[in-house]
Formats: sequence, structure tokens, C-alpha cells
Amino acid sequence: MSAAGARARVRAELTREITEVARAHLASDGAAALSLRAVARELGMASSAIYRYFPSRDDLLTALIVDAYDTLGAAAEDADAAAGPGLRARWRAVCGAAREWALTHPHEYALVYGSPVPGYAAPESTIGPAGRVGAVLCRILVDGIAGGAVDVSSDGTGSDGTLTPGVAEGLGLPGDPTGSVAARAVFAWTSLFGLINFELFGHTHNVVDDHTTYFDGATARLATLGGLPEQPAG
Amino acid sequence: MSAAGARARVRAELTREITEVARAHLASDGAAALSLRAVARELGMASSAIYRYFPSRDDLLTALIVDAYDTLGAAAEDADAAAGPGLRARWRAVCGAAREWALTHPHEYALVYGSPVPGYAAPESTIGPAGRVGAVLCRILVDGIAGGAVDVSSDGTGSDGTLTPGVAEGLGLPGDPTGSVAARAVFAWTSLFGLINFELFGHTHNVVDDHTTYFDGATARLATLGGLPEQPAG
DNA sequence: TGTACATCAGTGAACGCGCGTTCACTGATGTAC
DNA sequence: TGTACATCAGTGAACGCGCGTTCACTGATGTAC
Repeated sequence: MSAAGARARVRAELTREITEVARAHLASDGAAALSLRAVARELGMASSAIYRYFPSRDDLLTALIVDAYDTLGAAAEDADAAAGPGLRARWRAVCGAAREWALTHPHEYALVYGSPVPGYAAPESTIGPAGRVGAVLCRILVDGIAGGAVDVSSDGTGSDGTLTPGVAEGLGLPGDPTGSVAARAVFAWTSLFGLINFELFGHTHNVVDDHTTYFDGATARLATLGGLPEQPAG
Repeated sequence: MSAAGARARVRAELTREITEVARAHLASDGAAALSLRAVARELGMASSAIYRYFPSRDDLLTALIVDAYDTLGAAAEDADAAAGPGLRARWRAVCGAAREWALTHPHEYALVYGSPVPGYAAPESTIGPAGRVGAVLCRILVDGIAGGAVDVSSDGTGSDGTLTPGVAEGLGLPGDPTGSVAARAVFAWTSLFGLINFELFGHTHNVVDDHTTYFDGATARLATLGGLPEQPAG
């Protein structure tokens, strides 16, 4: 058992090394340029040896995708935890953390939020990690509802019934009878990544000058839209 | 002259044929799978012959990118023209047309709004076409300002001075002293493509059920955020 | 109208590259008795 | 503790593929006098 355990530990270690090298390649060259052979080369092993650890290139990609979602999600959660109690402060911190992560990990970001990798179908194991940022945003709204700060009534813009049944409950939004808050949260989540996309992929180049200030203003709008009470005018 | 003109016409015709075949390949297989050799094969010519028309693969890509921006822009403009005078009706029509185009041309959409193509730098010729949809949205706000329906005062969310100098003027927004309308327009534009991105790339799968209704509600929110007056309650 | 020359489109072979994946194999490590 | 066997990691050669790009070339088309 301890011997078998040793073998398993070595195996886990090498698996980790492979993903780490692969992530470094992804970070510097992008997903399209990621190759099993290059990873094997860097590790000083035969390219065929990789197949003892990952049955195919797609499985390695899946590991990187899960990894990207998880580090991004963790960054958002950490920012939330560090932000203090104010709803808007938390909101801003989470959005800013997501942007910051994207700017520092552009290729990893592009892997998960850019064009789908051709021929690749994301397996179920990516679903959970993919939702972490959205879940954090939702938790802020949930706390707002609990404190009475967030209005739960429908805003009448066709929110009701457009979400998949169970999603609002899954997000911990039981006090949201019409689904309005959930719908607004999803919208804010979507817009947040729209902002990041446009900045990172260069669409606002020559349009927005001071991206950080612009982003701050935009996330403030999103907070209002999400239902957070207006900030004391400043 | 007429003989030389004939040669030029043949040349233009073949150039058009090449881009058309390339666009078909792009539409069915995605940008990564687009190859000069495959295009040449389909046209029954030697792969080297393509080089008489496009000096490299990147130049062919550029043609496709410009083409994508242009057909999307035209769709948005047509929708605006056909929508009648109501500001919100126009807004909804333009957003819906952009979404519709994206859903029917997913790979072309991904080419321009997805991850940047690795190693490819967009030349200046793409700037104009890339701005057409945003320009249409702006024109609606401009008309709203002219009619007194859109509030021009700052909304105090850090809009002022975040845009590149000259952008507001370039968008035809002279009656926007603080740049607030321009900033909100840019935000709406960004969010619009955030919505389309998430739907097309599958991020709202299992989250949003009725995508069309959801999109309608979201664009209504965007219209309000952009400064269009609320619709008569319905 | 005719001739000498220049331009241009298109060919086909080749260069050099790297990829994912398979397969039969060698040794080392672990397991059962 | 020792021996026979099973498992597993890793090797290296090979398969088969397709790509972008270059180059010397052949003919056809256009141009100048």
C-alpha cells in the first residue's frame, strides 16, 4: 500500500508537471499553439509518454480549461472576501479581480471566454468551475436581499421565466419570486465579460482611453442594474 | 485599355471567387481550419496560384474579417432603417439584427469577436467596418438627443474623460458636453456583444432557457442604460 | 497589320515543418504465494 | 526471505497527414513601334 501509494504519488506529481508546462505554453503562445510534442520535449520525455497521463490532447485541454476557470473563480472569491461588508465595494472588487486576472492571463482567458476550440466539446467537469464568478456576484445580491437593500420585485423587462428552471434556486436566490434578480444577475455577469472581452481583444482600442476608469464606471452601472442600491453621491 | 480592363475584370472576378470559397470554408469549419491549399483545391487550381491574388494567408484573413464586419454592419443598418421612428423600436431592431447575424454566421462572428487569431495583427483597413454597429447605436442616441428625449447630463459614474479624445465628436455626439452619452453608448455596445458572445459560445447554456426573450429583456435594459426614455409601461 | 518584346496567370515539384497518435518493445517496480 | 508473475512507465521508430511558401518554368495575353 505504501509502495503503491508511492507510485501513485509519483504519477500525480508528473501529471501536475505536465499540466504546469502545458499551462506555461498556453500562457505564452495561446491554445492553438499548444502541442503534446512540445510539452513532452520540454519535460525531456518521449511524446508518446504523455499518453500514459492524458489519453489525448483534448483531455489536456480540459485540464487547462478547468484550471483557468478555477484560478479565475478563486481570484473573484478572494477579492470578495477581502472587500469588507459594503455591497458595492464587494461588487467592484469582484469585477476588478476578474478583469485583473484576464489582463494578466490573456491566453488562459481567451481559452475559456474566447472562440470555442474547434472540434472540442467541453465535458461536464467544466460546468462547476465555469460558474464560480457568477456565483460570487450572486452571493452579493443574495446578501443584499437578506439585508433588504435589493429590490426583489420584477422590473418588467421580460425577466420572468427566461432562465432555466432551478437556476435561481441553485444560485441561492430563494427570495426572488419572479426571477427578476436572477435574470439581472445573469445579465450583469454577461456584461462583465463583455467588457473584459472588448478590452482584452482590442475592440475598444482607439475608443476608450483610460480603460481602468471606464471599467469602474461600467461596473458601477452594472451594480445599479443588478439591483444594488445607489451609492451615497460622491 | 479595354483589353487591359478585361484582364483586370477577370482578375477581380477570381479574387472574388477566392474570397467566396474561403468564406464558405470559414463558415463551415472555422478560421483555424481555413487553408490556402484547401481553397485552391476547391477552385481546381494549384495552391501556388493563390499567391497571385493574396500575398499570404493573413491577407486572405483580412479580407474575410472586413467582409464579416461589413455584412454585420449592413444588417444592423438595414434593421435600423426598417424599424420605423420609435427610438426603442430601432434599438431593439438593431440589437436583434446583430444577434441574428451572429447566430446565422457563428464562425464569421467568432473570427471577429472571438479570440484574436494568433500571430495576426489587424490592419487599419478593419477599423472602419468594425465600428459600424456601434455607429448605428450611436445614431439612435443622437436622434434622441436632437428630439430632447435623451438626457445629456452626466450620470456621475466616471464617464467623463475616459474615452479617447475625439471619439464623441466622431460619433456625431456634439450635444454631449460631459461625454456621458458617448460613454454609455460604448458600454451598451460592449454589453450587446457580451450577450451575443455568451449565448453563442455556450456560457449561458443551462442558465438561460429562452434566449430570445432573455435577449430582448437585456437589450431593453441596455436601452435604458444608454439613456433612452422608458417605454410606456406594457 | 505585323513583329519583337514585356507582362502576367498559372503550373507542378519541392522544401521544411510539426503535428497527434499507434505500436511493439524494454526495464523497473510492485504483488502473491 | 525468495521466487514467479503481473503491472506499469517510458522509449523510439513509424504512419499518415496537411500546411504555407518558394521557385523556375510555360504559355497566353497585352503593348509599343
